[in-house]
Amino acid sequence: MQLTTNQQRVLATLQQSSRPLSAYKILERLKSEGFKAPTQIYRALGCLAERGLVHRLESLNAYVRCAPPSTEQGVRAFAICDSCGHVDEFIVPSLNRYLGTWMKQNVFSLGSSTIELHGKCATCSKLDRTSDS
Amino acid sequence: MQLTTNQQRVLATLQQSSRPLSAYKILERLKSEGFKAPTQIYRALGCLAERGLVHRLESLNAYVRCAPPSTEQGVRAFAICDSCGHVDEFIVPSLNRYLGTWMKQNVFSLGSSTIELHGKCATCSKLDRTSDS
DNA sequence: CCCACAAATGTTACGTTATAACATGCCAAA
DNA sequence: TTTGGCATGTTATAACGTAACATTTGTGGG
Ligand SMILES: [Zn+2]
Ligand SMILES: [Zn+2]
Ligand SMILES: [Zn+2]
Ligand SMILES: [Zn+2]
Repeated sequence: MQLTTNQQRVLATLQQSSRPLSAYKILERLKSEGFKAPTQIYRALGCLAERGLVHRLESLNAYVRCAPPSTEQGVRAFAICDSCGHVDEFIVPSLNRYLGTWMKQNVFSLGSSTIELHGKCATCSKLDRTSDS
Repeated sequence: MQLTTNQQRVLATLQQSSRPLSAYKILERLKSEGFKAPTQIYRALGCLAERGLVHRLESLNAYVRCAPPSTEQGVRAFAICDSCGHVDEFIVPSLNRYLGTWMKQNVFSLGSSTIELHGKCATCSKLDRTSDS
């Protein structure tokens, strides 16, 4: 199925942003295009998330455009820079294996997983070091 | 430092619960003991979390009593049963090893991490199978 | 004992995030 | 053209979280 106009606009807004946006931030940016209520944003985000085009970052209550979905199999993870907001989405193949071991020992049938790493990206770490005394 | 009365009551409430509780759920249960406003709960939760006695589950906006802190070193993870709410806290010994490829290619100085797995616990999986047609 | 100070607690108000419920408009099949 | 679906719009409210300031409590020095 094609994306609706609203979904396209929400997706474009996320695409253009260098950092995750909360639903209300997206709303602000789309007020000028006629959006008025959070429902409209949440509805679009819901559909986009179902299709894997955006992800919700639980630890930020915010949303990001999916990085070009790789063909790799594994668990999705996000590395989030707390300084600049940059998010790096990647797949952890072997974590799957490790968690697999844990799940066998503990009988747990896995649905979805949330893996969000907070820290500093390379750029921000460098800035820190150069501004050190 | 000793826990204050409020902290003890919040901790006890979490301890007695078989599933994670939101701050407002805790408040409800403690209304009878004189608690009136969310601030009181959040303050207690803040202190308890600093000491590692409770954890916040980002994907649920809820809090759990820390499982007896093991001596193991590593990153904390949670397996959450979406049916019964049971939470199993465990340690991923060396996350770095599993993030291997990504870590090598990406400089990222890790601060805190959120790992929350959703699915079904052993008990609930069994129930499913016995109630199958 | 009494004051001064700090820490904990109480109270009110507000900000942010998310959903429920119902109304309206749009398009395509019968 | 009617009708049924689904996307959209609109209003209201629920759920989660914090800021700011008042009050109490407990402790050590005078
Ligand atoms: Zn993705
Ligand atoms: Zn950065
Ligand atoms: Zn713990
Ligand atoms: Zn269960």
